[in-house]
Amino acid sequence: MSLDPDINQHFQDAIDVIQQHSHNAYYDPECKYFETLGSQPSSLQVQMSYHVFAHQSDIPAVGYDWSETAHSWPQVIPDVSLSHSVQNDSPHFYSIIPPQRNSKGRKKLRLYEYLHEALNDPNMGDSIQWTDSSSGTFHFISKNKEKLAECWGQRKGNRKTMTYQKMARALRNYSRTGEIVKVRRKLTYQFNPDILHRLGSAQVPMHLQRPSAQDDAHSRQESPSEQSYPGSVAAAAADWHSWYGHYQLQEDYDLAASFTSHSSAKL
DNA sequence: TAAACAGGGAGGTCTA
DNA sequence: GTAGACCTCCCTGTTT
Repeated sequence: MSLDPDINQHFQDAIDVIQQHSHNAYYDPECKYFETLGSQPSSLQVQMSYHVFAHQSDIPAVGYDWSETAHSWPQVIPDVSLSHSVQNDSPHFYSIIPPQRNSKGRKKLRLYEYLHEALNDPNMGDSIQWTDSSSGTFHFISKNKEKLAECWGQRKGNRKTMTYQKMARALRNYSRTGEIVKVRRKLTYQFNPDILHRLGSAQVPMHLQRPSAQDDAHSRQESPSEQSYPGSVAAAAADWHSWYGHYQLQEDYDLAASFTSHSSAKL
């Protein structure tokens, strides 16, 4: 059995990603670590506000057929010009600071933000874990998912105990906006790439985030349960590859900025 | 059969 | 005060 020689490198890349996440040391153990994003040091806020759009590796490598949520982003998917020829081998970094909050600011912590925090907190690893951090896929640990839900409820100051069922209900509501979608696998969900970027997961250097098409196929091969996701995964993936692959041009950036504003306005 | 999932709908809290 | 966003809560039915 021979392995792709690049696998070791990608495996190392994955470890680097995990390590980078673990360096987001703004969490306290237990539920005490939960500080609202808005209360973070300004330097951290800036860091977490930046987006890095560059290459097809930013798309979900496995999992959801995002074309199914295209209706949520009508101004993005169908109208993006794909006629550009991308000749730029050097990665282009466009920093997008989405208007996540206006001058007065929304300060309420949102569920997906909380989940992202938990995902990056090693202390919560027994409750929630990344399935594939590069694609934003994560899953709850069945044994401790209720604990995570309780922490969420406490964080929100709910009178009644939050349960996984209720938290999952809120997660399903995200399906309408496309912020988080359900993956056809038990207890598994997937962040919208844009949300993922916004939350800071895309701060990985590009050389660590560029799986080849071969790797992409490989990752799918490793996830047979997700291959059967409704719709044409291949076609959708191609669409997303096209979109992200051409997302290095200024007009695309402008379009994305417009989209980001739109999606943020919905938040 | 149990657990997980999906979705309707009423209601509460907060912000603009 | 009001509308809308974002859950929260409860419920029933379906799927795995």
